[in-house]
Amino acid sequence: MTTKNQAEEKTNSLNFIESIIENDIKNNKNEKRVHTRFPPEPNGYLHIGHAKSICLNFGLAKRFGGKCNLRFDDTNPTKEEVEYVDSIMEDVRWLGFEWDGDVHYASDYFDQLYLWAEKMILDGKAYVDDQTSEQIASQKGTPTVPGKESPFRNRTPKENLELFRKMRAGEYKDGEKILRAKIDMASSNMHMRDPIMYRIIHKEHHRTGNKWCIYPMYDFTHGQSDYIEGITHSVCTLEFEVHRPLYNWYLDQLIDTEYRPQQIEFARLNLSYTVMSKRKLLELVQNKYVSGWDDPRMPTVSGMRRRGYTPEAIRDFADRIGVAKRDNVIDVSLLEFCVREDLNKKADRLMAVIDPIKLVIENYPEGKMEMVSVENNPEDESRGSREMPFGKEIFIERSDFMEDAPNKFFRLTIGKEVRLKGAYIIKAERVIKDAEGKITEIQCTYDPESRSGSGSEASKRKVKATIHWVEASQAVPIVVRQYDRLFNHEDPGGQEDDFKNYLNKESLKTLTHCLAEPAIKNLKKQDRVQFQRQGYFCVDLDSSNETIIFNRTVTLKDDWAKLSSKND
RNA sequence: UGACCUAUGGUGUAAUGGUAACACAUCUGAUUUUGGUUCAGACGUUCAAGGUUCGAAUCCUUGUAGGUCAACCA
Repeated sequence: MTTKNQAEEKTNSLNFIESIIENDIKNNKNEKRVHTRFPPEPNGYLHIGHAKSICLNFGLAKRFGGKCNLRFDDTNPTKEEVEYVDSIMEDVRWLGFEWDGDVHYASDYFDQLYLWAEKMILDGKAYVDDQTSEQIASQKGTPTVPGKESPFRNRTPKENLELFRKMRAGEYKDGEKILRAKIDMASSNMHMRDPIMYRIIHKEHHRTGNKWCIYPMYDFTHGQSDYIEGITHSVCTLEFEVHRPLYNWYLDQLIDTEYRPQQIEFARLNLSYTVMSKRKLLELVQNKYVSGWDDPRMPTVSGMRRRGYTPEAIRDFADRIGVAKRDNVIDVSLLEFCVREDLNKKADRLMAVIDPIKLVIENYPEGKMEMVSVENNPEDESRGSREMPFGKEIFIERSDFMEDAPNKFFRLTIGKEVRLKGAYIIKAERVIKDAEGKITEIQCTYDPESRSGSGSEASKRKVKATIHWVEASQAVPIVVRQYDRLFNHEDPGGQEDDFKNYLNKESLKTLTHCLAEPAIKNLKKQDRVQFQRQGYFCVDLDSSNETIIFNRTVTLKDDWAKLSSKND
């Protein structure tokens, strides 16, 4: 019912970009074509904000029966690397999208772009400027004060062409000359004050090698690249809004077809308790605050993948947050909700004790061992069940026992009963402590008639709680990495002081004395499971045959934790 | 003291001149061999002031608040 309504709502209510496209189709714009593109610069790893953009662009194409390109915006060889190209392609595919045709590169269009630059020179729309970047900046004015024209602004087309060709031929050093568009130094839009089209960079490019020593700027590249690829709707984030007049201006100078790509801007994603800027993420990596771009605490696609998030959950998240033009901060709990919802259906249950305490069942026969049957996923019967060994000595979670328990504590305490999931009902009789008073062992009795699924009266008895456990002799040691939010401030990047001051020092706890049931050995790297009553975990890449390492993807919702922390 | 953009519950997003709704979060309760899941319910919203209109979140005016723009970055 709910899902049906949601599905209906989805088809009926459009976001503002979908409305524009629907309207364009109605008006036969571009022969009703819809062609989008995802245009990352290969200078860093993709993060959840890019995932929003990817879902948007590929989603738009899918919804309107169009196409979506992947295009690398690689116009600056000083920042870009193949490593990033590869990781971006992997991430896009992992998220579940396939681009139309081959991968595109802005650098594929360098020849055409160069020709267009010469055309603009010939048309008197562009000129070579000999000034330093400082001089040019000083003439630029401010948003409220108009700029001054360059002394080189009125060179003849012939002279400009000659100089530009020399720039290309490598006759000048970096920064010695640049090519500028001749627009309006008094424009209220700073981007229209004779923007730079080409600069000299003597650096090998990851695709074009040493063919070029001049490289086009973003503004002189993006719209034309869209045009060349037949893009109809060029979706980007809000900070490019002021670039739109320039985007259109270049196209006006260079083409006169009816077809024209249209730039549309939307608000980028902000997530609470993390940072999203490439610069800040890079800083975390370079200064080793995290283990790398794919550290499970990072909001990067590779980090989330390693953490155990699913592409389905991320796509669902992107759907739920919507698309609009106002600044937003999405509560990270929505992302966590999407992950739990997906994993609840998919992840098999397993028992693992993170902080074990020994429990001995006094009246259980010495040396006896039996197998009990446990369902793999109560949400999905088809996942079947498995056998778990049970015996006289087991381990349970230290937090599942309390000597002086408050009323609201439903778990094990002296004189009270709990059920061991899939096995028997036990009653705590006494504890053994060490010299410091720390409990080292809990001694219990069990009700032999209460075995799960035996059908006996005793097996149907209601007890306050059911807890997880592992049999001592066959327990498998595992390592668990408990991840928490990387920052302890909702908006670490928006504060006056350094965002690193808000790093959560407890964002990673590595626990090395955990124990799991034998079935844990069947898991492969990256497999996702639910550790009963605790959370979702996945097998980390660092695992070996000797040591299985688990990353905590997300905890289960925990009303008891909420309750007990409130009483503190 | 410029141009452009934005303003709906705690957080997001709908409502396209006609009953302000959906999700997350929060809080109750029921169910439960996971204090999970599921189910039922509660809480709480149109930045302000004028105007147009039978009727305004929506249109107009004027404010206010927030954001973006002054890289040979994208």
